[in-house]
Amino acid sequence: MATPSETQRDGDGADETLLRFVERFAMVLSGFGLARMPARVFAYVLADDADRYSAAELARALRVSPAAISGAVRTLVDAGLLGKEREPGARVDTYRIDDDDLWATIVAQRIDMVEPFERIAAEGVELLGADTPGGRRLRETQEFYAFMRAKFPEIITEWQEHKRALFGDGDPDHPA
Amino acid sequence: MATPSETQRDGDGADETLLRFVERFAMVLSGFGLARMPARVFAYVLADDADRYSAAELARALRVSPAAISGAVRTLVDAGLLGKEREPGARVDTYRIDDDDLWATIVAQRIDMVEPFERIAAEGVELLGADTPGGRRLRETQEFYAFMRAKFPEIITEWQEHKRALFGDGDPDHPA
DNA sequence: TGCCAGTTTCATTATTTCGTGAAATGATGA
DNA sequence: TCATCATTTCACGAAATAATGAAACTGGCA
Repeated sequence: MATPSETQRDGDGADETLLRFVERFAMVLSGFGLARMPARVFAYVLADDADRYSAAELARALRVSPAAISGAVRTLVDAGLLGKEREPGARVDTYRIDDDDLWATIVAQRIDMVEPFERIAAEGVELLGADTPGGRRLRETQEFYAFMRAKFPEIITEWQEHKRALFGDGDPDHPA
Repeated sequence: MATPSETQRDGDGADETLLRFVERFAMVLSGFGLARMPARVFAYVLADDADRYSAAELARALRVSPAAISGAVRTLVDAGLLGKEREPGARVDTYRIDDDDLWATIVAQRIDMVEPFERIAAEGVELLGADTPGGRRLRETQEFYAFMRAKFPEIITEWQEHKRALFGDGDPDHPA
């Protein structure tokens, strides 16, 4: 268990075992629509212990080019998965996970992704007429997505309750 | 409204307007992880009025090669989105949407897609230890996906109830 | 003003994905 | 058995995507 590599940090990258894990996690995440490099960065920031990273640190740790990090962190910040901050007095920006309600945030974002479905389905109903077989199928599709959109906030609330029940009311990072 | 193209069918493809709609619908669907060609086929079968299509008909209607259809319909059949049938006495297989509970089926399939997340997160907790910041974040991740997985069947049930309330108890394709 | 570390942009390269044509396969009916 | 038509498989070319190196740019400091 206590192989040297297990604690090896800095130098030319993070712990080998961790990196392997990050790669596989990123693979799973990319199945959910997140691009490869952002997925890596997200997985790493989620799994590694520090809670702030500069772009240069991420590049070193993941052994990828600073250029790749540049694009990836922008994607993640735009998506709201990563926060960009400047430590008082520091010369560089740092990135961190907006920890408190990570998954609630992610679900909340999915809400907006449902809208295009609703819109295109509605358009189809109009195009085809509500009295055609195709129109009826699209009507059902439209209703389904409307239903899902309405359901999301409820799911978020329930998750938050569930989380409190599991981890307690305090800071989830420091359970009693 | 009553342009000639609106009823033009057969020949070298389906109605132009419909095809454009199908393309855009497919675009939206592909944002949800469905590959391009399967998305096109699915969108077309959903929107067009006939309820059975041979592979050759799909190829002609969508103006793509039979080879492309071959791959696409297999994907869709494997995914449970399309049923493959043989009309009694016919010489070819036909494909149709398994209409009754289309969206319930799709949601049900998403359940299995959640499992890899749970698994990789659990693995991460074990790797990092539950007492590290990273381990705690992954623990929350794991719990979130477990929660979602448990939630799905409930969502499906509620959708089915909602649908009944909207369209009545009868055949949704032929509401009273 | 000029330098330095860090970051971003851009063009290029490598990889992957997508869809086609053509040949192989399979099934039907003469 | 052979001929015909639909479907599937496979290898190829085109297009999209991912990641890099190198150059340009930024803010802070001497």
